Amino acid sequence: MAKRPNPGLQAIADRVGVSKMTVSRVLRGGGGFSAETEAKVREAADALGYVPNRLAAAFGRSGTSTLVGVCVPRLNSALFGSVLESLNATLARLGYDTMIGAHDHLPSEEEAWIRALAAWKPAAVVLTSREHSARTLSTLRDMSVPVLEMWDLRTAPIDLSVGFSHYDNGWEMARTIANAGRQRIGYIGGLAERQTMGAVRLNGFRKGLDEAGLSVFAEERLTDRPGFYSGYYATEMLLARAPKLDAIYYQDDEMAIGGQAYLTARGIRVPDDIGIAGWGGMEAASILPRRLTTTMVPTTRLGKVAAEALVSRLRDAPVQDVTVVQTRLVPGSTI
Amino acid sequence: MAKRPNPGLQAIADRVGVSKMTVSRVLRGGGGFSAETEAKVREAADALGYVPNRLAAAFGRSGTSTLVGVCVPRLNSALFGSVLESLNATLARLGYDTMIGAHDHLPSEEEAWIRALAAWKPAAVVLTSREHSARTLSTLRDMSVPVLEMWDLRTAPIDLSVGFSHYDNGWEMARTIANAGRQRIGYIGGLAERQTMGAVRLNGFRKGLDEAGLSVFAEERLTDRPGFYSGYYATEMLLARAPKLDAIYYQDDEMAIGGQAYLTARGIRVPDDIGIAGWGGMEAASILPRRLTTTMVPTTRLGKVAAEALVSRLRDAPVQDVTVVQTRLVPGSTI
DNA sequence: GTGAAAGCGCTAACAA
DNA sequence: TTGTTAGCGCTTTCAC
Repeated sequence: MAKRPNPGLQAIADRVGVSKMTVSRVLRGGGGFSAETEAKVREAADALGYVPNRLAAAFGRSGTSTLVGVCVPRLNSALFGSVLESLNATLARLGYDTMIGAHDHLPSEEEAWIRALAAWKPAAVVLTSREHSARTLSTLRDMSVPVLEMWDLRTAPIDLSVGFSHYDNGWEMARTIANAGRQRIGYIGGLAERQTMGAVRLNGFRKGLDEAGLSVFAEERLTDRPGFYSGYYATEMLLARAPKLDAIYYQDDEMAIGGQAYLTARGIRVPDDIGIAGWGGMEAASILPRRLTTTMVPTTRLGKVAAEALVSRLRDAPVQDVTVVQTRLVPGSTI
Repeated sequence: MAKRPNPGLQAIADRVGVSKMTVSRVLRGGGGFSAETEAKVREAADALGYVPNRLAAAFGRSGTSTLVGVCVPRLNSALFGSVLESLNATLARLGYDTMIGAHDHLPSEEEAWIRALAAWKPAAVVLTSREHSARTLSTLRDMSVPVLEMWDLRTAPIDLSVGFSHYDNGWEMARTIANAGRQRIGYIGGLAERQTMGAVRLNGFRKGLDEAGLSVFAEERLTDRPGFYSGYYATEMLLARAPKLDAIYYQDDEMAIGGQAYLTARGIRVPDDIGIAGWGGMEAASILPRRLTTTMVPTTRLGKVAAEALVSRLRDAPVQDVTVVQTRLVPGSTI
């Protein structure tokens, strides 16, 4: 078959005997052509192995781009991985392509990424960070495309927001732990020097304890990343300083699982001697001897809802500016 | 400040009093301009807040694109997440942008993704699948850009290959388990109906056992995905059928950790009553009571090496077609 | 229902 | 060292 490597609209037009404008209309499915023409064009496109050139389309007149930029803290995170998986799958199903970035909880990284992204004139942007730099905001303004802030809920989003309140998550867990009669309560978290949502949950947690007449008795905030092993040794360090703790709230389930492993190794019983609670509802917790007290985060739904909201906005369909995706505190039996 | 939202080369050229061609040359840093001109152009670009239009650049003449397409099995995988994190970070540092896709071990998904990608005329493509469909291969040919196959090592890659031999990983673990004197050896894996690398490791494993005069005594190959909990219940199911097993090789560490949890819950001692081995070298294993016998996969290095190899190829620098990234069998103490 | 013409911002090729 | 010209493939606008 003597086909050129990259047949364009013109190639199809020539074959069918119409103008490339007609071919363009058919292929985008707007209307304004006869059924007969459509059939012939589609057949020719198939036969020629036509691949649309999105570069040209997006370049010519912006607004026709199907490119969405998504920036998450890290690409190797259990929770964000799920969100991204679902977000990307949904966007792909709806005809959009995803360009990614990672900011590692550093506003400066997000800023650098978004400037690189802007060069591609994307149709929309999805962000997950706690704070944006002034320059990030100004670049976003200049881009003038839909922006979706995900993960933490914004009451006054740049444009759209899908998520839940991390503050409330922390508050709610504080009440649960306090109601269980725990008195000397510790906190363990990681990445203390970055702008993480864990810190927001801690604020809510403090507030919740405060309302119950309690406070965080001791805390271990590592500069290391949250993870299984950091949960393990942070528990060791915290208990060395504050042996009489009767509960620990962890930044996430991985840390809590690591903590559980330490406690088990030391013969400290959960929840008899000490209660533990995590956050995230991660799969790893499914194998603990007792069901972990934690907050389930519906990562898959979050990604899907975010993608759908964004696409609705792109198609000028009605959308809520702020969409809450409910988390659920699972009582478990470790508190 | 009365600046247009999107100043182009012409805006800079006007401000400096040169032609936009000169501006283009300066900004791409090739050479062919005076130091004085360069300074003025850079200053003007800064002042105007110039954002290059990569769409236009890539569109005009392909070959100037900085877009790299990367397709992994899933975006929410501990191992691939790390690879992607490192790959993306390295590409970003070298000035490339990443468009992602997920194929979920389905050649048809990879095919659909690559056709969508082709529309963006990327500079290069990174693949991680075990098999490509005929149409995927033909699309790749038409794209005529560098292709890097990652994860599993290809002896005859389409273009470049970076990775290690999953087959050898399985073989090596078989020898280790056999040498430890284990006789009745089981295997547990997931996603049995998909084209995963786990199946390749199993083939190597069988071969290794065979060479030691052994074979897989019993196996549990789930249709479910590998994970902590599937490892837990697969172990239960397998031992119900074959109670006398004295070792189990798991598709990955998460399954092995789940298995360990089941064994602990049943009072079955590791490695006294039964030995276990995993694969991947995942962080979660760090909290097990004994160091897990497993194969460490250097995910971060893999991503970095892959990105660098690809960029070398893009810059017409010399590169090896096939680069081995060594895995390491960690004996541990669970076998 | 269909076509012709203009132009998006950039870069390769060639000219000065 | 710098400038001019042409054109990438598509979509919008306007005409028929």
